[in-house]
Amino acid sequence: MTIRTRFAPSPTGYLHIGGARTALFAWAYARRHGGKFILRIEDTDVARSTPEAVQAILDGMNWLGLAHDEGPFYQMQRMPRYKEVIAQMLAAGTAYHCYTSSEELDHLREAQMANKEKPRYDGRWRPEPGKALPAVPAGVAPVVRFRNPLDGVVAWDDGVKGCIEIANAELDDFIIARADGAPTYNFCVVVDDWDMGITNVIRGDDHVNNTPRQINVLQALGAQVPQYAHLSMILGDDGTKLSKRHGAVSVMQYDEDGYLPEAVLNYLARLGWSHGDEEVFTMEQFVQWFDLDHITSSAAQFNTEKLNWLNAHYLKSAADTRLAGEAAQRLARRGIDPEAGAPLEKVVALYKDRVTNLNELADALEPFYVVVQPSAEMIAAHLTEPVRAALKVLRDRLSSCIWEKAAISAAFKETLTACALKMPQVAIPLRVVLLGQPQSPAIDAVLEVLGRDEVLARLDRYL
RNA sequence: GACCCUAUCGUCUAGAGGCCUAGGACAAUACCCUUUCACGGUAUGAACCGGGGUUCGAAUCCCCGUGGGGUCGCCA
Repeated sequence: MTIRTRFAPSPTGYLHIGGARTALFAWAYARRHGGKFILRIEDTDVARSTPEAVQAILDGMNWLGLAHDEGPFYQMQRMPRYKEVIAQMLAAGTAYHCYTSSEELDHLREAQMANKEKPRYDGRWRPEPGKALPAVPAGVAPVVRFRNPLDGVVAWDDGVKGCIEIANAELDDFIIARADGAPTYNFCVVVDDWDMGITNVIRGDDHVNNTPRQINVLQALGAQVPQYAHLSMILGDDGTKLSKRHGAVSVMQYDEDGYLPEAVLNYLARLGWSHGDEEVFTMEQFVQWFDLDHITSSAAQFNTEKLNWLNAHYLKSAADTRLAGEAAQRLARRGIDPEAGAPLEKVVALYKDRVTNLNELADALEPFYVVVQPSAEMIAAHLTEPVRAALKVLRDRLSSCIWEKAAISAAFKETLTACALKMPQVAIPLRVVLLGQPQSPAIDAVLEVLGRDEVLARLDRYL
């Protein structure tokens, strides 16, 4: 049997980090076993689903490189099928009409809560042999409820959490079709997983309580029950639940913030899953190693610092050309065109092992392509008379030396000897003049990359 | 409140009864490297939630407590 997994987000918002990890694990499981990964959009909540959200999810998946083999399937396009199954269940007696209004249900819930009971439907419209049902009220459109078994337990061997057992007595007859005939989530999922031949349902922890209901429906339908695996949630950096207000940002925000997709993927893979001491690995390795046995069953706290470290790591090993392309885009957004200045790839090479993200890289690159304006205080503090004199000597030598690192370095050393100064005494003021800041990579490398004309021009502004 | 899940350094985790004086990584601290700042290297500190069992032996198994989380919709 080939493994078939699915990722089934509802398009009520962007793809956030928790959803991305769920998708990653479901994707990896299918890849690991040579199976298929299916994308399904659960858009039956018409009021909250938007096409923008669908696009945002697709964009997120695409950025991460989590390609699906089938779909995307849209539940709204499967309405006839759901209605067909509901009709079958009604005919078979595994579902029934219920005329209780929302208001009545609210009252029932309140009363149960006040009584410290678990709020649940009381089965008043559930047909039983020899039971007299209430009179059908006029003008009320009924909902359809699933006739859940009364006794026994529903048990499954969860891929992450192990054996879970829930008594049917805890479950009530949930609604599978609304008064307007629209099917509900717990029902659509079941029909879809069945029709799409899903063998392994890998989803968030918050669905554990839906699982017994879904299993019961599957069984009522005579369908094969898939294997379930429930991933525990991801907490925010501060250990509290992720919310729109903090942490639950779109994966595209990570792109915006200068993270590389492979860093995010590697980080996510390692959050809640492990392969011994492995920390840094490719997606190929991940797919090869991935298994349910090594998924942690408790919630994990997101740690931005570790993500930053991974991102810095991937930045260091990324190709200069790729990084130059990324940086150019970010510079362009700031209205900076690196075309006419120092060769971008060379500058990138100087900085890529010194930054944690692409925005920092762009920050570092910027002074190479704009007129830098160190503050008057900075100039006053660094450009003392002896330094100024030394820079003049240096300027003379630089104007005539061969323009490559070794020669530039030699010119520097000669200047130091001539002026009886130490390296930092000249290099730091020079950095301020050239780049507007006292720190930079090795000064000879910076000079080489910046180019003789530019170096002399920048120097002349202050000498 | 009921039901379900869960608990190892600050954080992510290794750990499937003896290999554990509990390992790795991020972060922290110190030192080294150095042409500044980084990078890098080396080193240090840092944890088995509590209580009972089971066993010759428990971080690992069981029970209770406590903490954390999830769910109880004509949302998904």
